[in-house]
Amino acid sequence: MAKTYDPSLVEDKLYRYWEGKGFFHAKVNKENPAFSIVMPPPNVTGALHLGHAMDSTIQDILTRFKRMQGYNTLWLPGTDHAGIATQAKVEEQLVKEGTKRVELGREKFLERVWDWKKEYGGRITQQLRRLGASCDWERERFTMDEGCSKAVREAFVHLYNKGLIYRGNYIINWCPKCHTTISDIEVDHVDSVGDLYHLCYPVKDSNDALVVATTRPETMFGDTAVAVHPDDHRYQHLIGKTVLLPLTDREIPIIADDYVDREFGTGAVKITPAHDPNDFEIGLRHQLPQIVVLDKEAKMNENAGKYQGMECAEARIAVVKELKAQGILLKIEPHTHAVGQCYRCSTVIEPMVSKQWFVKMEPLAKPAIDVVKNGRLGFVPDRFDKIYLGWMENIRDWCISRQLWWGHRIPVWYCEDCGLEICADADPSTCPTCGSKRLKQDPDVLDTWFSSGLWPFSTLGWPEQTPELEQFYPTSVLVTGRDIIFFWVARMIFMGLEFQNEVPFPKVMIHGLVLDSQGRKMSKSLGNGVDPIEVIDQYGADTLRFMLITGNTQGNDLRFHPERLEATRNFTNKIWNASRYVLLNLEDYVEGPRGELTLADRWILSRYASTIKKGTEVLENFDLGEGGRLIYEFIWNEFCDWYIELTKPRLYDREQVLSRHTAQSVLLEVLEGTLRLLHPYMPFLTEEIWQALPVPGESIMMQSWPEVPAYQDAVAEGNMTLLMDAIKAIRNIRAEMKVAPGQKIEILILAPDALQRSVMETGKPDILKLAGGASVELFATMAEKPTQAASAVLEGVEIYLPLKGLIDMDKEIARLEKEISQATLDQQSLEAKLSNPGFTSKAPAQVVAKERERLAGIVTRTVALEERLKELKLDL
RNA sequence: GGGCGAUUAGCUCAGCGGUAGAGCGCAUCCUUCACACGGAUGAGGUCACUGGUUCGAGACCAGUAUCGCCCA
Repeated sequence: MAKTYDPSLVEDKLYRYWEGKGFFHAKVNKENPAFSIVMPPPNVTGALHLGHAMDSTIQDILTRFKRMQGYNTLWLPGTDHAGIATQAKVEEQLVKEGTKRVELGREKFLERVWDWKKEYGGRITQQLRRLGASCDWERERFTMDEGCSKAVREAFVHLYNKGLIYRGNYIINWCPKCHTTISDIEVDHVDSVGDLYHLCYPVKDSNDALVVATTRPETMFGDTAVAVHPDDHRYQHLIGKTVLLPLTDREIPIIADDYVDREFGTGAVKITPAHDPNDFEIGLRHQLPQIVVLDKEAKMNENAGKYQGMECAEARIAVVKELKAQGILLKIEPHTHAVGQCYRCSTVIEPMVSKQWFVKMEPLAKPAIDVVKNGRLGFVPDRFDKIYLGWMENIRDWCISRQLWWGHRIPVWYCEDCGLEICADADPSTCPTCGSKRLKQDPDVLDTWFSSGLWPFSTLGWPEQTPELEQFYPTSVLVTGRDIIFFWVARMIFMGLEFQNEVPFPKVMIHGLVLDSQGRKMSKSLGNGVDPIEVIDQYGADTLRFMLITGNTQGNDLRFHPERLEATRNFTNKIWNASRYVLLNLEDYVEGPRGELTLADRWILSRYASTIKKGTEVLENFDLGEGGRLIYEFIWNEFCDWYIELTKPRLYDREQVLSRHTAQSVLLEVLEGTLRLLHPYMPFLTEEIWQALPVPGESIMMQSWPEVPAYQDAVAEGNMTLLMDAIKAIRNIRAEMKVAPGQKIEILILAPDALQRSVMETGKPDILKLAGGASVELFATMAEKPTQAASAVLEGVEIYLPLKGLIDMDKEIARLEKEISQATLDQQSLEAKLSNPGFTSKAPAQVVAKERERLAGIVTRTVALEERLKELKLDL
């Protein structure tokens, strides 16, 4: 075995072994309870980033944990067709070839996308393998595969027939660059400084004028009213009159609506129902006409008169110039407002009235709200319940049609003869009403999230009633980032309730984002992204996984610091070397009954049992970071720093056959069990080591989860603590007195208490070894304490190190004084606490007793320390 | 404007009613037969601020400040 662990030599080999053996595959099996997770499908266009790495690591840990616990475990992977993103990728490619999507035509274009998907779509799933993801690749799915497409059709037709999908002219978000609608949540609102223009509209048949404030003067050609607040005394007399819309010859009414904010601008706003969501609502309330003034390129259309063909911004400048010339523009003031941008391309979104398909949300949202309120579904951490509910309760109808080619085509046909609208799960060939064969399918495709909303059951075979669906739905937990709670999680919940009558998962575990070291989001434009594959190449997958898991707490963001990778890499090396030690000393090991357990044996077994117990609990509660930290501390601070060191004399002494065998046996048991406990976090390292251990079995990942053994032993833990404290105290003195490391020293221990004395007696060899003792002498009483000696005072035990000539007595006195002052401070604060009647009468008896005990301990120590100081001073 | 989160050692983060912790960094020492990607020892903190609840508050409550995110 090499002295340093090199993950690059083992990871690929082990992954191939696991996959080849079929360990990831879940068969339907009624005997074992099921545990299932569906992977949030990454975009086919995507490359693995650290966010995926974190998300997948969490899922893999849960999956491996449950698999070892004996569940029939399925982690189902897949990818999302990602409509806009993928289409854009292929369009880029076409541009390079000097052609365009429209030139190719729909059919040819789609062929090209499929080709692209076949060639590059598998990249991200290959990358997931590098991470060690134990998902069932035999069940890998794609949102556009045959089964998922069938599910989409079925779902659409069902919702359509139920009246929950409708087509209508409503205000939607139009991305002029992507050339498609996008849903409300795909719009990012970005604060930007703009101008607020005050425009003076003449009131008809009067000398009066109404000053309106607007940020978008260029849309005035679409204005169909001016609105004021009904209670605004400034404008009471104008309500019901009309104004003459400048630059046009139109006359529009002055209406009153509660929506208007009297404080904003002049308290009078122009209403453009076709280009603003709020104006749209007002327009409906007042039956205002909708005049569309922009085309699909966000250029002014024929309704804008001479401004036709101009870009919005261009038109704004021209219009403002004209208004100024006509004396209509009164003033311009700077104004900060949120501008909607496309979440994909950051182009300014144009709200626009357009004929689109929508899902009626209210009836679907209601049950999706109820399940969270009544606890059938909950988020971890639970603060996300509120975020989800807040959104779901204010949800608007969902615009699902997209003007793209890549996606699930809307299963609606129009009869070109009689105009009938046909929605069907199988492509119709004739019109059921007029018998015409001239049917034309709706050209649009569905929002990508429509198909991903069905993911938890479409991947299990729905609409067929498959055995998989029966066994694995509902899934056990969903793991995802908080950025897609609305996009995706919410949709799966109402779709699951609608189509399966059951929540898709009882728990949603939300994790934070991976940020760069300065706390910024990683992005292409900032160039601060970190490629997980490079990290894996450099440090290994286990290191990346463990770092991502232990770097923060549930639901919080994680800053990426390369130093933390090094620290974790060092931990993997520590485990490697501890195992190397065990293995090197196990060469002649044959299983057999143990001899009497030493204090150290009983202690490490007890600590081991606690670690398993806590480590299991914490995983059950999804607190993976805590689990990782727990194992880290156990392995490094207890197993390596103490237990291994304590076994060395026993292992190297081949005469004491039974003692040696016992140490071997305990080392093996603790190491083997700890590896199983750690396996979900560090699958590769644990497997590599486990394979080398003399234990039966094909793979650690198929072993059972460690049961909590009946080793918990408070007495052993207490005694061992005393022994370790004694050793630490001696080491401390040696270091402070600058005793050379090789210098063996005499150690005198005064332990009046028989139990403590016996602990020291049994610990003698350990003290000799770990504290550099030449000899250890024990005393029940000491008539005369050694002079010219340094000392340490524990609770009830005093240690003397006669270091004649080696120590500086002034320094020793100073050291004791420092200890006394510290102890005195502790003592005073405890005394104050215990003399407070409020404390003694109100605090739990157990706490009071504990504090009293502590005080007694400190007092003994202080007294002993002071005595010692007095002796030394006398001696001078 | 509304909501959420963060604020603890130089840095990154745990701790969430009962003795302030870890890793990294820092200082001193040590290459003895698991590991220098290591070992030993140590220094370093009015737990953002102001009130309150409590016998007792980084921890609970109310408010303030700064930073970040989400929604409108």
